[in-house]
Amino acid sequence: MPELPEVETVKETLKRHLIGLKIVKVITPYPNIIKMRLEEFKNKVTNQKITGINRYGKYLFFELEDYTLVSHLRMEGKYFIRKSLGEVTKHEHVIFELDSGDCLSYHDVRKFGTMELVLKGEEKQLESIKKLGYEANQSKIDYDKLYELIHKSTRPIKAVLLDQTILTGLGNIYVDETLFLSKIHPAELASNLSKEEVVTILKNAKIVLDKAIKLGGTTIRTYQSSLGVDGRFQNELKVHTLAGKLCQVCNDVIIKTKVGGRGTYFCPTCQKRK
DNA sequence: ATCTATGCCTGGTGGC
DNA sequence: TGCCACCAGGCATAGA
Repeated sequence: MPELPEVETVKETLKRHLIGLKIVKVITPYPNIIKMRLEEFKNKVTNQKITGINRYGKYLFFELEDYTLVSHLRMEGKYFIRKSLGEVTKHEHVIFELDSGDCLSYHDVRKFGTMELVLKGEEKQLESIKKLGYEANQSKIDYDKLYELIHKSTRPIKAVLLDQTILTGLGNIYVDETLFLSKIHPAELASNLSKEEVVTILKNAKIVLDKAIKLGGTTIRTYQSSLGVDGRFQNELKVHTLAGKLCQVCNDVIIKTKVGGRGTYFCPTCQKRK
């Protein structure tokens, strides 16, 4: 599941291949990925040059000459670059043919991903983008403001950290890792946390994300490697996916539970509830 | 404000 | 081996 580090990696990889290329044709074997009128999407995108690629939280922005293509990979979305438009495989849903002859192909087993198009510069007016909170890896973190936001919540801290309107970029993997490093129980109510603890969590979130970006993200639950999604952070995981294994810090057994409806891994000794 | 349920989806898993 | 119910989960939306 691509979270901020995976999307960042994809962005950097795509940039190296796509900047300056023009989209000459769009093929949509499964058009439901596109969240607007299909013909309009195709007409507007065709003949547009890719001028840049940006990211905010888990969203990718393909900058075109007149529009911005907003893409979210959700659970299993991946981009591939193919050398030519050959046979379309099972999970390829949107294919952009480029003037170089290469094709940018969007692949998504679960079909949860989304694409939409807005006029250039208007992406921040999309409801989904407008409401996003601070990026969890940004260098200047307003601890006072975030503490205020987090502390007033009566939800489990894990649910708060997954809430993209408060902090954006963290998903299930990195929240589990962040809380482990912070020695905080995922089900602890956010309102029970001291300012010091919240600051620790925020600092650890950044540490985890920065390290994951450096390693090219985490590859789990993916069935094949893809462009930019073949990271090495899975070797650094301390709790996520490690139920039954021993905690590296205290040797207790890591357990899996559910918090806020999500599969959650933690160490019951290192991460005690208050 | 927050919770739960539902929908979007398919592949993997466990039970028989 | 095959069939099937069930689960994973980011996000939107609806209703409690």
